Order: sequence, then structure tokens, then C-alpha cells
Amino acid sequence: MDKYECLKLKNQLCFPIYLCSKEIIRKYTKPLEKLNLTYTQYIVMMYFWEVGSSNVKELGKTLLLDSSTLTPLLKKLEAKGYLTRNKSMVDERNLVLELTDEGRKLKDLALCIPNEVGKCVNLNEEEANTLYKLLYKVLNNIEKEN
Amino acid sequence: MDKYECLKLKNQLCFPIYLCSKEIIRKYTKPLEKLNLTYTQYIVMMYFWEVGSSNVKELGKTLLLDSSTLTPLLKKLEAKGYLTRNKSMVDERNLVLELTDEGRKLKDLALCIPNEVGKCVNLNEEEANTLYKLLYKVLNNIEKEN
DNA sequence: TAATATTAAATCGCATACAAATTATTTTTT
DNA sequence: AAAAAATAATTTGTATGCGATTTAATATTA
Repeated sequence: MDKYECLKLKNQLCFPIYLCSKEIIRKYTKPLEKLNLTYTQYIVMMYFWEVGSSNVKELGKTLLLDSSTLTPLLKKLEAKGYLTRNKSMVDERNLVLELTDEGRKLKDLALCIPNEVGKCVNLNEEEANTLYKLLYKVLNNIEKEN
Repeated sequence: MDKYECLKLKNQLCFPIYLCSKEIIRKYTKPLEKLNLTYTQYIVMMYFWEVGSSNVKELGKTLLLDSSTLTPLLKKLEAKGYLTRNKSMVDERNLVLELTDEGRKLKDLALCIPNEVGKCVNLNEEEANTLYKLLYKVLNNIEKEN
């Protein structure tokens, strides 16, 4: 038995996760052009379609993204007219992020996106469910020790 | 039933994949400092530890990375003294990429890495196996239609 | 209350990641 | 063999992603 077996790409779990993420994101690129969004911007918009308004900190906690990533991204979404960025009256350290009407309207255009990409992932319900649960299990385990 | 249900983050499969990839890569950062490697550089080194030598095209086919990503990355690995980049004598369009002795030696230092990160992923063998298979299933499905 | 600590965003520097265009070389066609 | 097509790698421009630092505002403490 080769002691280097553990270093082979085919024996890594991280590698297919990394590939899957990359390739799925690539699959989103084309459909999202209709909404003038990148994948990360789309995830951010999904967050706001759910919660309406928030701040950088809360958003980052959900998406596991740092303010150094979010600040420029949010400025782009503001430039596109999808959300507003205003200092909180209560605590000026906080930035109040809110959907514009334009941003809210986008939600209807987005309705077709999940299905469109889901088709090419092409797992049956049980498989998708198993995958989903295992991924969140990994996420929980990873985040636990931080 | 809310017609927007399909747009909620908790109903996406792509979202935990995206998070998992990001967070696992983050977990690699610290252990890989010992080897003076980033995650992507590590994946590239794993590839060369297996195959010894290759070219940009072949490497990119395995890692699903474009030459525009690989060219600068390979130059960095060359600068670190881990591999050499030389035009092929046979076909000067090809770049012959080869491990240096230094690069080969790194393999022993890397032996502890998979376990170190695997610990915090913390799935049992069956779960890891299921996850692994489902991820490759997704990858196959996605790549099929290209 | 003045000094200190904490917190939220923003900034900076570096490393991917990818589409599109370019360059250099080799193959194929005519 | 000369022109056209194909191929491999590089370059360019844009968008993340993150650690570390900075800035501005608020909370805590001495």
C-alpha cells in the first residue's frame, strides 16, 4: 500500500466539492445575465428577497462572507439600482441595506433560475436531499470549531 | 404555498455547495502555510505528485481550470522552485511542466494535510463515501451537456 | 467624563477564476 | 508551398474572496 495514497486527487473529498462549486457557479452565469447579476450578487439578492433589509454584518454571517468582499459587491448592486446603502440613524456604524423597487421586481424574473440550473444538476429528490443534508452536516462540523 | 419558495436560500442545493467549498478551502489555508502553498497551488502540486510532468492543457482538463488561471499560478510555483516551465522541443506550443526535486520533496511534508483537514470535516466513512459519490454524479451530469 | 475597548464598514494587498482577445506555432487545405 | 484553420499558452479586464489594517462611531471602564 502506497503511503502517498492519501494525497491522490481521487481520494480527496475537498476536490469534488471545489469542482462542483466552481462548475455550478459557471452554470448560473448565463441564466443570470438576464438579471444582470453574477452568482454572488444573486445569492445576495436572494438573501434580500427573503429578509427585505439588513446590514453588512448580518448578511456576512449568513453568506459566510467578509465585509471586504461584501462592501464592493454591495456598491455594485447599488450602482445597478437594486438596493440602497444608508448609514443607520440609530448607530452610524451600521449600514442599512434595502431593496429598491427595481431590486424587488427582479425576484419575478429570477423565478425560472433555480429550475433551469437544477435541470443540469439532475439528481432525483432523494439524492438531492441526501446531498443537501451531508453538506450541511459538513458545514456544521467545520463551523463548530471556530 | 408561496411561489417564491424556490428562491429561498434554504431551498438551494448550490448554496451549501458554495459554502462548503469556501469554508473547506479556508480550513486548508493554515496547514498549507507550512508548505508555502495556497489551496489551488496545493491541488496543482497533488496533480504533479501523481503524474510527474504535464502541460497546461492536460492540467486544466483535470482541474477544470482555464489556462488564464493556470499560467500565473504556474509561474508562482516556478518562482517558489517547485516546478519548471519549458517549451516542448517537439511542439513549441506546449509547455512542459515538471516537478523539481524541491517540489517532489514537498510531498512528504504534505502527508499530514489530508488528515488534518479531514478531522474537522468529521464525517464517518459511509457518509463521506455517499457525499463523494453524489458530488461526482453531479459533476458528471453537469459536464455531460457541455 | 476622559481614556480605553469594542464594533461595523471600508480599505489594501494578494490570489484565484473566467470570458474574450492575442500571440506563436503547427496542421490542414487548397 | 502558400493560405487558412486549429491549437496551446499568454494577456487583459472584471469579479470574487480573504487576512490584516484602518477608520469612524459607540460602549465600557477607570
